[in-house]
Amino acid sequence: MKNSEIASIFDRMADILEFKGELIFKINAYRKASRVLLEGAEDIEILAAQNRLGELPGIGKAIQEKILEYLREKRIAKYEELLATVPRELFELLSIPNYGPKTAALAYRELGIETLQDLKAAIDKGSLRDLPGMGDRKVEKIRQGIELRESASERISIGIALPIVEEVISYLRATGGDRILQIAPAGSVRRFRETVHDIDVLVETAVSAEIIRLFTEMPQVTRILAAGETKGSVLLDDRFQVDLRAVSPGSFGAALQYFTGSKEHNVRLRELARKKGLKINEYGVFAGEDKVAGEDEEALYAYLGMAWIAPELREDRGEIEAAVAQHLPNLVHLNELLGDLHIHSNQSDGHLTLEDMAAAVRARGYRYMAFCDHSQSAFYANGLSSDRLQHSKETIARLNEKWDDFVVLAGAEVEILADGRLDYSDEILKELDFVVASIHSGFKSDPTGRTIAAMQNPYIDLIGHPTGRLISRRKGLEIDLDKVIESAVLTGTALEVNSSWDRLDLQELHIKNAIEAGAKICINTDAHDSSQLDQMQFGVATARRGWATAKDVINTLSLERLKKWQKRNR
DNA sequence: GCCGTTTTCGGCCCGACTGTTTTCAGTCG
Repeated sequence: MKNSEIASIFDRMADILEFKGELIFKINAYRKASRVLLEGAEDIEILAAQNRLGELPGIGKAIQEKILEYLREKRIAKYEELLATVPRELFELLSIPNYGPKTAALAYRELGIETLQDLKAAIDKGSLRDLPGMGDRKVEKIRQGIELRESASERISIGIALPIVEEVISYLRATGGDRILQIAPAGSVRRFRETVHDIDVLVETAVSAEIIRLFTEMPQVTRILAAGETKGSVLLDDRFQVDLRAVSPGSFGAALQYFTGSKEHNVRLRELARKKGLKINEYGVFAGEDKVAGEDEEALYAYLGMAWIAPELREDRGEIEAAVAQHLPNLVHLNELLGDLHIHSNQSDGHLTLEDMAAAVRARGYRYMAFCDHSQSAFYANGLSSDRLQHSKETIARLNEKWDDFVVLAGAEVEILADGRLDYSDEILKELDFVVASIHSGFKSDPTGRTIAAMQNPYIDLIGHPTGRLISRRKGLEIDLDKVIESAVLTGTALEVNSSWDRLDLQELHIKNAIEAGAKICINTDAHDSSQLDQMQFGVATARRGWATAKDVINTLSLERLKKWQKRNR
């Protein structure tokens, strides 16, 4: 799909226009167009061929022409023209905190700063300091910005961010005592985005300055980025940026709504409020001078005539319209999952015995689980030969005699081999209770065709981590998910939402597409140790971000109904 | 540059913090 290519050009055009001091609304138009292209499920080439570009919100005449130009000529003349008039490393420069478009333009005009190297040299020489409106402190901020960009530029995975936010909250609760009336995560952490840029916490207190001070004095703080009356921003361990906002009693709901975002969701919400003659800010909903809502989120949304929207949905992807129409999906909840269908033991590369791991899963309150250890070709993971698989099955059969409230399914995570075959014969597969098929090698050799071939095997119930991406390390397969989803629907094979916070694969937008197409998903931990069973919350949150309800998720089924589902699709 | 049960022209979300300022611009979220 060309969507992301064009989206990134529009984003860069917005950056350039901002650098050149264009009207902010024009800039925002390009940014919005970029987002619509990136998040729209539909292939821009297909839309263009059907003459339907104008149906996309925020895509007007001028932008349509640029899209068509790109599809025709693989370039956009206007973009290239603009590019020639700005610093060579403009986009890198603009990514430096505290070095925005205005400053970059001034430094380019007066000092000819085109690159990061130029900028560093101008700081060292003192020439940046001599520019109008500059002072020692501003230059120091920019210097720190460069440092920050070079050390802490990576986005933080939700699995790292959540424990940090919990630590900050418990620290503030402990030190702030009853001065803290309410405290909660906000921002992208509360929305459970797969990665976050910084970590937001919101506190309700009558003594905000005191709480901000406690916050900036936390032992893990290595740098204070800002500290005012109601807002503090720090760097923890030189890596994680945490922002604390403090609000006075009565405004917590409005502030929580506001600081949870997303920005796009909030913009839409405020537009909607304006049309009703209301104003929303972080202190409440106002009709003229009168505050009409603000203490809690539910009341705020209700006052705007809409249902409360789960934070995971707040991305302006249709949730506002759905909330107004009272048609929000009833999102799947962690406690609706009755089983975890992708678990490893020390028979392959897990850490616990079958018995200990099964006991740990049962202790989480599940009704069933499936051991899906690796298959024979997965040497790196101590994959099971057919003899060892048979041995595992016998152990599992004995385990099942122990419990009458919990069933252990004997399964496998069978390799989809590089040549497209599966790593166990059909004779072996058909004797298993649940089979996941996954790609762990041969990433380049036709992953789409191999995945589809695996789905056509009647004994494959689930495709494990379909794209193979690792959030912090690997981009993932070049796989045509539209085709995979289509085949999943045809063959009745489920697609995994792998809860491991480094995978979260399928991703939220793929989940939404899959569900809309009628495919089923299965949320699993892929746990190799008992502690990893906790990661289910990330998979559930990701599924919720993909608008999944319980009926879309096969492991919300009772075991009996799960077996019926399998039988129908085998 | 986009968009319209207030509008085809005139709007376009809102506020905190910082630093360099005699009243505000730039940056950020």
